[in-house]
Amino acid sequence: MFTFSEENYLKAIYHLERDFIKGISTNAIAKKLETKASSVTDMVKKLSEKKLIIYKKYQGVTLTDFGKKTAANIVRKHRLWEVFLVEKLNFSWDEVHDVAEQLEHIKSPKLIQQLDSFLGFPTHDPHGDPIPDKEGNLKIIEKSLLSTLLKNESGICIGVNDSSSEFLQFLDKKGITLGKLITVLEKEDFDDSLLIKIAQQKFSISKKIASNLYIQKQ
Amino acid sequence: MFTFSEENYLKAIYHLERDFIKGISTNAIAKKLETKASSVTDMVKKLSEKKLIIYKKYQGVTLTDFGKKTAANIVRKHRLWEVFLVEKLNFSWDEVHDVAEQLEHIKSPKLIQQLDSFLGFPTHDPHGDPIPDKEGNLKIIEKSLLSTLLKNESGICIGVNDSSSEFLQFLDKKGITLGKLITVLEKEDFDDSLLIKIAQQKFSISKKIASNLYIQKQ
DNA sequence: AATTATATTTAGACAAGACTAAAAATTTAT
DNA sequence: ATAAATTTTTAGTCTTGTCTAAATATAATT
Ligand SMILES: [Mn+2]
Ligand SMILES: [Mn+2]
Ligand SMILES: [Mn+2]
Ligand SMILES: [Mn+2]
Repeated sequence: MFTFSEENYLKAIYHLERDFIKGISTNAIAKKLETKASSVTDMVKKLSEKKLIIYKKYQGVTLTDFGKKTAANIVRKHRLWEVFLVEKLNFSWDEVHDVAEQLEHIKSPKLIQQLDSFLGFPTHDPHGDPIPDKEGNLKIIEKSLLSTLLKNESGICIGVNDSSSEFLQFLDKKGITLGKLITVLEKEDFDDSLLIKIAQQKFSISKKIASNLYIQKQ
Repeated sequence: MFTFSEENYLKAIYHLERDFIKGISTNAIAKKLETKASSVTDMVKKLSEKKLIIYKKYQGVTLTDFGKKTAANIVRKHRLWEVFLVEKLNFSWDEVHDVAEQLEHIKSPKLIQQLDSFLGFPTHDPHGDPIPDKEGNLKIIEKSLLSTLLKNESGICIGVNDSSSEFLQFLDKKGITLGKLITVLEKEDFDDSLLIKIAQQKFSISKKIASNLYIQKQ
């Protein structure tokens, strides 16, 4: 078993590898965890000794298969707990992340197995992110940023790129929730804003919003 | 907010105060937490500075009102989680304690409030122990050890004194569960064993068993 | 009341995880 | 190819929580 801190580093590296392939830099990890590079160097040595990552000085780190599986399991727990909080305890999707950051460290295989079953074996969390299975595999769904859609294209809203409270609350206010159909009516060349239609409503959204929403094209 | 370790010390003192009134000794705490007396002395100074306990050298410690409320809240969380695990996730009553020891440290008032509501505002945990309310108060139920019942007296089984897995599994095996009516048919002077009747079954149990079962006399 | 035994505290050390400041390696720019 | 800028590592310190061994206080015996 690993400490909370070790688990948080693993998870950070796991997420960074999804975004930028291999050789995650010390600074990237430090930035993600809001800590100092020197602290990262220390921890990275520890994780390396435990065979969770490959680390060579000045070369960045890469998760081993063992590390990847361990990290995926933490992400699995995080996302299952997020589903629980929304589905069973009436949390809104912008309130769950911080609590899940704590719950993801609870050690009990039976707990997660039973929670998974209790929730009906969900495949995605409240933000549309896939939940890794017991082996750590996750099925990747074809998705596009709303900002890449062309005029008159449409698709289902299936996830968010930014899951900060502010952004999620903004989406709530606009009535943009997962599962809804969005159609691009106009693209404005000047500022890349979009005029969209969603559930009979028409309004325009900025490029920044559009590049934080994932769409499954129809 | 307090660290896991601080919370564990608080909880230990809280439980010890239920058993032996005031002035909890360093050694008693050390024994309960399976740690060394010198570690207790260190922590006790910290808790005292934080106004959670009253501590005078060589005099033992006593919870302040603040400390009592804080400790009761941890116990509240522990017991609510135990109910959740048994009622919703199909854990048996001998499997929940260790997981609850972890879950009790999750910090989120909303989580506990919603969990309480989700569970239907339970008043007792799976072992028959009362769940403190938000203010830390718990209603004490009149209860007697089965070993104190006289011949031909009977009552409802409402709790356990020892909640180790071994004991709980033994009770399961014998069909002794909370809510069942138990009648004392015979008391054996020689070894203080009891012949009891429970749900049409008659069998004898040792003094040790009888002094770890709480009964509500009828 | 003095002695012995027990309980408690102090002193000093250690591991984990973090930080600052300085040194070394690597990358970028000239 | 050198110099400058950036990244990464090292060295040393700090806090939390633990431990052992030694010192001191309290309690129990004779
Ligand atoms: Mn999250
Ligand atoms: Mn999520
Ligand atoms: Mn328990
Ligand atoms: Mn219990």
